[in-house]
Amino acid sequence: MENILKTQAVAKPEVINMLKQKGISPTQQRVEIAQILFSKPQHLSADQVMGIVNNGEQRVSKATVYNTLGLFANKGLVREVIVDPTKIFYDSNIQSHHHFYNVDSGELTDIHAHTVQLNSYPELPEGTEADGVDIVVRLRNKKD
Amino acid sequence: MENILKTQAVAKPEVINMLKQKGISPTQQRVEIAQILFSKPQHLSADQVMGIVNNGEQRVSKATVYNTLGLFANKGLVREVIVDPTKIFYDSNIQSHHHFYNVDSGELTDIHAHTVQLNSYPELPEGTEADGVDIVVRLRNKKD
DNA sequence: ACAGCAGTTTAGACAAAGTCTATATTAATG
DNA sequence: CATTAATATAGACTTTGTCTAAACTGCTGT
Ligand SMILES: [Mn+2]
Ligand SMILES: [Mn+2]
Ligand SMILES: [Zn+2]
Ligand SMILES: [Zn+2]
Repeated sequence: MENILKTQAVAKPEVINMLKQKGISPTQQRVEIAQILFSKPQHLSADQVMGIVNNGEQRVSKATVYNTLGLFANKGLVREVIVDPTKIFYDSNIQSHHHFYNVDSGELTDIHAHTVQLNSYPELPEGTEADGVDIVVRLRNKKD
Repeated sequence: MENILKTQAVAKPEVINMLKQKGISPTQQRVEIAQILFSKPQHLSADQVMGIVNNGEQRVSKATVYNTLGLFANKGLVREVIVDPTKIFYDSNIQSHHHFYNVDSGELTDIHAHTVQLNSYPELPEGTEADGVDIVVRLRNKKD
């Protein structure tokens, strides 16, 4: 569990509203986690969220962190980003956008949606519908 | 370890050449695994490769399967596809192409490179170079 | 107030993918 | 054939995540 400083949290009533809007009852733990996530656009692993939330006094169990992140992802409050084979990143920005992934550093950064444009679109297999398009530009550090 | 039927393997001398071409010494185990991988364009997990290779008489250890797939990926013989948070898929097709990922079934299928076109390209962060672009269209089964 | 109840949280056991280490085996070299 | 370098192996270990059964929380109706 990484030890990351808790940054400027977002106002409690605001996140409570966000949760209610999505039909999620705003429990202590969910609000805590939402305040961390939505303090800014960012990409956090479950482990990182765990580290931040348990930095202060309030303890939240591992199961609850995973449950909550899963719930938020399901309800569309956060977006799961799959680029690192060892863990999921939860993206607090649900606006359509894409990612750079630096395979050397593990760093994940945003590509604004308008920066990239798909100009043709593949035909979907029978009986399926698109759930989203993920574009990842893998980066390596230039070594010279 | 899944139990998958060993399909038509590719000729041994052919894969031995492929390995040599990339500076890989063609050991028994590596050749076995290469024959499975390159029998056709496909996406296999380490576990699946393990299941196929150990279906017959010849036993190959878990460590060797993982070492070999990692080596092949490093040398550019196969391509790692990261779409499922629980495992890596090894793609025996290294031609530039993209993927559909059915989140309901876990099925991974190809999108031919020409079917999709990026018409603008983001500026890379300082000190980095692009290693590749992965486009994944997530699919769900239409339920109606 | 308070019993009852659904929803939530929790500790800790468990599972799956993958890595690591120390040893054994194999292959190449002189 | 003897020596050495490269590989392969078993199995312990790590990490991320899931599951289960028990405890807790906060309402609801009386
Ligand atoms: Mn993994
Ligand atoms: Mn995982
Ligand atoms: Zn993002
Ligand atoms: Zn493919």
